[in-house]
Amino acid sequence: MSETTSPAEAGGLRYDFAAAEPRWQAEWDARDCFAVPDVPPADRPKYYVLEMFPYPSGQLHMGHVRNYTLGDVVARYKRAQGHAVLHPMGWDAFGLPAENAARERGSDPARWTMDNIAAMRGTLKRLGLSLNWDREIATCLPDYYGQQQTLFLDMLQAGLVERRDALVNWDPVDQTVLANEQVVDGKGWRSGAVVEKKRLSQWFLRITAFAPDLLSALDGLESWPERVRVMQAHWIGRSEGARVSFALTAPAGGVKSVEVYTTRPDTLFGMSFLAIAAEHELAAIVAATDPEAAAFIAECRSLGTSEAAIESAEKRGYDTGLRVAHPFLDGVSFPVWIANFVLMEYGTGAIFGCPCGDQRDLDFARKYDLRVPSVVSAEDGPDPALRDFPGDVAYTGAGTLIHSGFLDGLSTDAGRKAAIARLEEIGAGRGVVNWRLRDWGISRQRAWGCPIPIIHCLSCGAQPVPRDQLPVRLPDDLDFARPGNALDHHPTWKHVACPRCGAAATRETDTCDTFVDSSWYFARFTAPRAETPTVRAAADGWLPVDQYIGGIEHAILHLLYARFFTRAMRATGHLGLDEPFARLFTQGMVNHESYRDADGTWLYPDEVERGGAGAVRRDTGAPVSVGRIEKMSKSKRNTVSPEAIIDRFGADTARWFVLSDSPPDRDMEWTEAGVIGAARFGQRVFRLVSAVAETIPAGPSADVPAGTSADAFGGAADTLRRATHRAIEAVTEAMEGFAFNVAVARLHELASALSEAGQQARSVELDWARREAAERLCLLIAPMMPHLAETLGALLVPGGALVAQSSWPKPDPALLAARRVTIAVQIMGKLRGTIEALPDEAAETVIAAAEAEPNVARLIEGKRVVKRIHVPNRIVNLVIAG
RNA sequence: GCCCGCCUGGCGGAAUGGUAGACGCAGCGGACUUAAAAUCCGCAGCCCGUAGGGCGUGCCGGUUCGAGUCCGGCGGCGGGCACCA
Repeated sequence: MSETTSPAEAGGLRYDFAAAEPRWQAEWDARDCFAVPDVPPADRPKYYVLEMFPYPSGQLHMGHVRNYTLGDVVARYKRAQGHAVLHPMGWDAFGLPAENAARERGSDPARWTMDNIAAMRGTLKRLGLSLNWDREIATCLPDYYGQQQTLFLDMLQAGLVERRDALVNWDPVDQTVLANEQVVDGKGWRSGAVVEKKRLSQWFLRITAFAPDLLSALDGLESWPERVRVMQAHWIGRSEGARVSFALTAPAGGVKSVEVYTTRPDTLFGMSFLAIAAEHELAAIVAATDPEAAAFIAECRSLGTSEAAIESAEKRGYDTGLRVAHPFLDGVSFPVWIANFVLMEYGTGAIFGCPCGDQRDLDFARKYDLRVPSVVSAEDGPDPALRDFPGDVAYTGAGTLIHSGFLDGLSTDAGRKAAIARLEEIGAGRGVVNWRLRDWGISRQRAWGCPIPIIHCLSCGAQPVPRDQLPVRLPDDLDFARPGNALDHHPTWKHVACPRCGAAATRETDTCDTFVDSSWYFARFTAPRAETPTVRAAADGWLPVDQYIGGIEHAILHLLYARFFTRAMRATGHLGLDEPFARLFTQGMVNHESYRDADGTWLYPDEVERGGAGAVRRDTGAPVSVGRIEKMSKSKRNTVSPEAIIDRFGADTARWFVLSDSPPDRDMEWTEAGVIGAARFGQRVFRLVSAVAETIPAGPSADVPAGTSADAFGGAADTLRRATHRAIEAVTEAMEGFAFNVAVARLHELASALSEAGQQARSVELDWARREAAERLCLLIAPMMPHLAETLGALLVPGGALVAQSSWPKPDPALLAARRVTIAVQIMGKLRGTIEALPDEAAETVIAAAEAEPNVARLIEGKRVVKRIHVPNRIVNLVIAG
């Protein structure tokens, strides 16, 4: 022993994670532990676990660590349970950041992306995730997006793709279309230019064709979080109502009537006006001869669609002077307004205003002093005697119809049906179902995306690229120095011959929304190198994804698009099922305290020394104010780098910590103390198990030695065995329930039990029990701390099987019950004492013992016990009279 | 405004209608050490106290022998959606 032996080493072995972790990762690789064939093996049940694949920003963050650790625990657990586990990883690799980087520092987007992927792949590998790396895909590679182009053409052929004009947010400086969330206060988020509404020809995927099914199938997704299903249902937004045609009293520009959509045909007698959207065709007709109307329409358009604009915009309108006849009232007509709160995109772009039953209509009517007939009477509604509705709060509830002609006296529900029946009878309207969901516009004026495989010919129109010319590859010499779409102004790329007539034509230069890329990657993973989008045997074998894990932020769009794609791929023969994700788990965020300097500068956690009471700067000792605990973000600098944590503590510690304490679906707080606690536990397990490996020779493992029954053990050995088997049961149950924080707690308990047993006098039985406990502990922690588990497994049974290839332990039922049980004794439901009993002891015996318990006996002395409740092994409750 | 979720010690949290607070973090006490670190052991909801008792899972009420758990109402916090007719 040298004199430089560290105190830690002198005090016992110390687990060297930095050496062990890469070694086991290499070993798993060498033995191909996590590979599975394209078609799942028939001898085992399949299990497909998938985490949402990351965007290759360049750095893995703690949210990823949490997400992928959760998935890996499931993957390793299911593998140990005997499943063939598909657990792949890939990259959502198209998107704007690569173009921005190209603009800002002249990098090539492909190069930038692939470098980022390499860096992040490195971190993922350091985490020891049990991934099928040979199935890795990146959506920016032609292997992937070429197959996506095939899907696009198949959908086009199947009538699921359409080209049509649509209004988009146009940034005149960047010369690009912006998504709604990229428009801030009516201005482009990058350029700051005022965003214009522009009509462009766009490609649409007909998601609305599946709207009824996407809605009704939500009911079958029982293993999805309720709130995700609710959000999707609302997004799809089915409503029942009527289309009603209002005849103009005098035709305008050839238009004779205006059609509206309403969910309240029962309130037709409460009509006060008709309002159309600024983009409505009738508005354009009016504007042609009325400059004031034209000015109003222009004003509406300039308001934009940003949320801020909508929120602050008050209801405004312009009276066109036109009038429409009421369908039920002869000779009665109402004015036609252009109103800024009527949306062209929903329904028919026109409404009939019934101010008493709709807050927006009421606001509008009050502003312009229009009549407000009262047509619904209810207990909490307005006075039924009034013909004009009072106040500024509309009554939107159910009730009885009044002042409504043939509908008088009907309930609002019955009135709806009666009104529709009459409308249909007189040919003025019909009952319809309307949807809030709109078709999915996928065209993006960006170069770094999947090219849409279309060629535009002046004489033949939009032509699909012939299949044998796929993939339509992106050029590798894109120039991002100019604003606008680099694909569009590439010197040669778009110039091709029309596949039909051979004349000079141009390629579609729009690329797909990146949500398209992530809508089918889960299917591609089942046969990632195939020359077709999917291989049915592989897809049919592995799908659906048994467990999908990711952030709640994708509750609507990504998950809805993936559900749509699955149906569209079924319709085109690429898949054989409707629902891609059998179970969905949405994990919480990783939060951290934020810190600010005296002058308000945000500080990184590394720069701060955290004391009990407050915090100071590490370098200067100056006080630091501790801010809110919030989501890790670069701007607040409250981030912790996974690489740095793995360097300091190892992957197992990082994994263990993100699983401890907080349930996976809730937000967790990352703390230094928490990581250190996790590291300490790893070391503790290492000490405990290596002590067993050193002092107790290998031998018994799976079964109790011949001729020995569970009852052969007594004293400390029995206590430990029962603790071991109860832990197996409890950890298994926690794993099944996604309660990894509870699994962690049960493993702490098992470690404590093993530690306690190590302090008892040795015996053959106790040695045996300790070895059993150590071996089981090693298997039980393996999904969470796989490297440590392998290290311990090798110590316990040198030359034995890899823990990654070992089976999940099963508890011995005979050892699940305690030797003695503690039974609570209550009087009138209040705890008054406890007694010890044998498990499942007869009720009379237990009750007698309960009544004999000194404190209980004292309290029931002289009282009459009228009822005795006995819950076996748990409780006795005595009900006394008086 | 509408919809959804949550509310338990100093903190994260645990608990098939059956001893509320498992397990961990922080804290306190002790052992080991010249000392510290590491490690190990113990204490710990609040209040009064010797025994023992009272109060406690946001608040009010109900069902039950028994409620954190089930039901009704109220409050607070968080999230989603939002001129969707």
